[in-house]
Amino acid sequence: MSSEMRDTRERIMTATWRLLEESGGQGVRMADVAKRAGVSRQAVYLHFPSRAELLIATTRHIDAKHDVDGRLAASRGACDGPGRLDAFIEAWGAYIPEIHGVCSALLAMRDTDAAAAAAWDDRMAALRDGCAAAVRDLAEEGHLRADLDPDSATDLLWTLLSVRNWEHLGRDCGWSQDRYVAAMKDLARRSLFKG
Amino acid sequence: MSSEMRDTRERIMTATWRLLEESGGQGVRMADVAKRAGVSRQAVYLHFPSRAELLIATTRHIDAKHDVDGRLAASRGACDGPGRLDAFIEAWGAYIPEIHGVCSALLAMRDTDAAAAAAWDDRMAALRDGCAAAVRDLAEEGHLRADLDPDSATDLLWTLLSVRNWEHLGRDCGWSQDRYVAAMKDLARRSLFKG
DNA sequence: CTCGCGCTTTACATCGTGTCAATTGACGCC
DNA sequence: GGCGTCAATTGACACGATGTAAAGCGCGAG
Repeated sequence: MSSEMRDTRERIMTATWRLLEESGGQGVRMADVAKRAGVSRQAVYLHFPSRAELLIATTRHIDAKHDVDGRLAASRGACDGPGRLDAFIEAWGAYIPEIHGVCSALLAMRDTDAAAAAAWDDRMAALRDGCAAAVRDLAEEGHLRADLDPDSATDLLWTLLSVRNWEHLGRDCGWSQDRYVAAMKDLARRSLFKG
Repeated sequence: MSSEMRDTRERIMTATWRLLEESGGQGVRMADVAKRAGVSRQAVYLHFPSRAELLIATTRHIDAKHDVDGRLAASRGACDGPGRLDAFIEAWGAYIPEIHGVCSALLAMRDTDAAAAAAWDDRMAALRDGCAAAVRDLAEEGHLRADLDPDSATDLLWTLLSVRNWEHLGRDCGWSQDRYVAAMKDLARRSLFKG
């Protein structure tokens, strides 16, 4: 039955996800995934041609389950530009912890695997789009610093919100999630706002 | 002769350095290093017990050649706190490109090799010390935001100046080195300064 | 009953790291 | 001049992870 097959495929992705979540994204081998999913190592290769593709598919799977696009888009519902920026940062900040394991594994492959690099860049391009939209709102309402063009402002916000910065503040500085979000909102305001 | 041996050791580290510089930190194998240094692969293991140790030693070697500590310390010569902060950011910013190849390789091993992780953390701790010193100067002269304790301010500055952010702005956003330094100075002022 | 198909099992190729042992060759010393 | 020392070479090999290949098993559908 085809649903059996889809079931196995999903079980493998879920196993990947959980394992990466538990390990923080490191040291998860194909054999580990297989064992956790309750299938043979070869069965994994029956559904995904390579480790990179497995990670990429898992990322998309999580995205779909969590409705990322919906959540990020919802952040655009706030009434004014500054409110939308805050909502965007909150939505993204809440999302990072959920995908961090897979992100971390994908990032580790970025250097060696072209497909992984492309998938990652694609993801980051989506985040940048969100940043650009937030910046555009600010600019339209006259909140953006006069000496900052929209592209530069987008680059800055994009950089501030990078997964690496979340890792650094959380893991290396020991900041809580709430503190991270609050700091990012504050930092974004200070670096982008007029006055 | 012992100087012969030191010579080989240095040649290996220099080869490592150059190769990592050229490749941006990826895809440099022990065999590549050996070939570039003009020795056999085994000779590399005669001088360095593992790839991680080779990278660590190479980092220290570059540090010594470039007198990092001296340059970072010299940034403390500026007359006032804000000037010292700027000088510190300039010194660090000028240093990153020179060590980036090795840093990148070391970072890639951070997840899998405990020694590499420790070496990296050590390096970053040194950077944090510099940040803390800059923040202390600001605080003493009353420039630091009142709602920001020195530790948090240090964490923020430390995060802003991370190698990952340099990579992101340079590689992913296409910013020039000068633009990076200027933006970091601006960002640091905006996020740490009173008023 | 038997065919198709998802999955298992076993075996193997590849690549990079790291280890081991035998050998070479230059240098200083008695 | 012979000798030991020691850096370096050579070639072989173990290991762990990814990925490939092929034969076989079990179960449901026709």
